[in-house]
Amino acid sequence: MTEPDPRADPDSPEGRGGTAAAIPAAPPGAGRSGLDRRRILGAAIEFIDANGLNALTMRRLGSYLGVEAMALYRYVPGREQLLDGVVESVIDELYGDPDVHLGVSHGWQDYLQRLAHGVRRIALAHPEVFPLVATRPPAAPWVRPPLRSLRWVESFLEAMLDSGFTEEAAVAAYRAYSSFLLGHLLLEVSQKGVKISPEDQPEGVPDAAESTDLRNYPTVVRLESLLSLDESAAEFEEALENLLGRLEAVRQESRSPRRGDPRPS
Amino acid sequence: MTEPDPRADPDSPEGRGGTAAAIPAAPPGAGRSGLDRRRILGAAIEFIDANGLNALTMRRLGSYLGVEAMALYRYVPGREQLLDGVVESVIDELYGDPDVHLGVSHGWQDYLQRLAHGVRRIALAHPEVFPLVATRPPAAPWVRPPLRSLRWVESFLEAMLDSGFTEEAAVAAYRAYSSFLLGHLLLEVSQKGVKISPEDQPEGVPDAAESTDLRNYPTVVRLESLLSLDESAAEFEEALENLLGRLEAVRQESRSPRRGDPRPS
DNA sequence: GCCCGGTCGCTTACGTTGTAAACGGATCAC
DNA sequence: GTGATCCGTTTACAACGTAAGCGACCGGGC
Repeated sequence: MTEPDPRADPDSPEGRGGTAAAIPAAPPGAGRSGLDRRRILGAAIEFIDANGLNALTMRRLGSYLGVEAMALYRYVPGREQLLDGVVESVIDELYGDPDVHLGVSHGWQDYLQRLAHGVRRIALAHPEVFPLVATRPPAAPWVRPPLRSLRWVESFLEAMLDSGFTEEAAVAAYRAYSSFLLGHLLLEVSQKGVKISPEDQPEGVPDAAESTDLRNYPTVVRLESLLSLDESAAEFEEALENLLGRLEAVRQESRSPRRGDPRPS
Repeated sequence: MTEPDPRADPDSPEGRGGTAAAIPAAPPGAGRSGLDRRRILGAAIEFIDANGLNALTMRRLGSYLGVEAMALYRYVPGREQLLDGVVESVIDELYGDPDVHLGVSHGWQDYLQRLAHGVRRIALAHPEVFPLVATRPPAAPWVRPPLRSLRWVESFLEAMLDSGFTEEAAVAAYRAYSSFLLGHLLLEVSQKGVKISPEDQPEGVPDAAESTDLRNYPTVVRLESLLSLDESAAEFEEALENLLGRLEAVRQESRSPRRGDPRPS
């Protein structure tokens, strides 16, 4: 299908050696028997990736694991908590990503950049799961999507503080960063499932009645090809760089509250 | 409860005369009998706002309207499409907002600012509905959340083109703008339902076992008050202004494509 | 050896969900 | 009057999440 294009998106699943492989989930032919929470969550992720979130029911997930639905309840309190576990598992893949570090070693910008791409890799690897990451209610105001893990929040804030951000600036940075990631990635994955060409309409009228009448939206029609173009990778990069620049300005400013530096960054 | 604070958030429901009132939905005491698509969608919105999305079932919505569940199917093909209709209705409130204009009259920055605040007002007025706006799959790549209406896309693009943006820049602006809105507003509404203080735990251990152990996250604990602070309005404003500034730079640059930028991206 | 408490998946059962299909009573045109 | 049309109800069914109890295994103490 898609052979490794040198211009390929480095965060797309095809562009790497697989999805960070933090959750092998099930050694494919082996270990058939042992049910267990990790195996269930892994199977749930696979199932959602393959069939969509709506298709996931306890019964179907059970039979996907070769087991009756009720067996799952030994390891998971219920469906809601299973979804919580799925979200947690997916985010936990970050820990297995060799390109993302918990500590800041090459500067905070490097840290944020690696983290952002790590999250983006996860979002692209699990496009059907990611909206779940985005919409599950957070346990507390500071555990917000898409990071969703106190450990990452802690790591983020420490990195900022260690790099000269004030506490206020670090918190503001955290919020700006989460919003940016969430917005971009949610839109990017939601765009992935969209068909542009009608593809195959089984029968019926040959070509008319294509969704709604586009006659009243000439600009949309004229720019259709531009609008349909997928520039996600470049736009992500640009917005991320802009955000980092903005944060650097905030950092500089907050370090020398009196008088200013005429040349920020 | 909350009396009109002069520093109040101008987009919050309390800060205005009510939610743009584009959908009276049901003249409260009158017109009991006539069922009708608009009335159903209005009731669904009220119901979700009051009881949350999960609580909405066809049967419950029916009895909320004083009718059996199956009666709804005369006006709505099914539950999924009902939710689509809800999203559409909520976004349609923008048309009734006197502060938001379809055409650009005082410059594109004014246009974008009014539009952004209009959408934010909607999000805050319907915090339980907004995640739905964000996650329903778009019909086409160019109809993306949270605008979700070809008419707004058309209006947006026209505004940009009329203001000197090239086609590419207009499309890029549209994408950056949607991402920004979606990310900020989704996080803002998701934060609204979060309890900070334990509030009332019915019984049990007096104070321990508060969710997870916070002992390993000293920075989070130390910054808890900052993290819990709700600065959404100011942050929204700041990020919006930053975005507008960025777009202006793009616009300037794209007008004089040859010569010019000493700083290639 | 045997027994025995524990673990684990299965079976059965119940209330709720979305929705197809048929039904009946108004209301209307003629 | 008389049929057609509208519109809410009734009935029915498969699928859902999950509570409760069952039985087949298991490793350790006597």
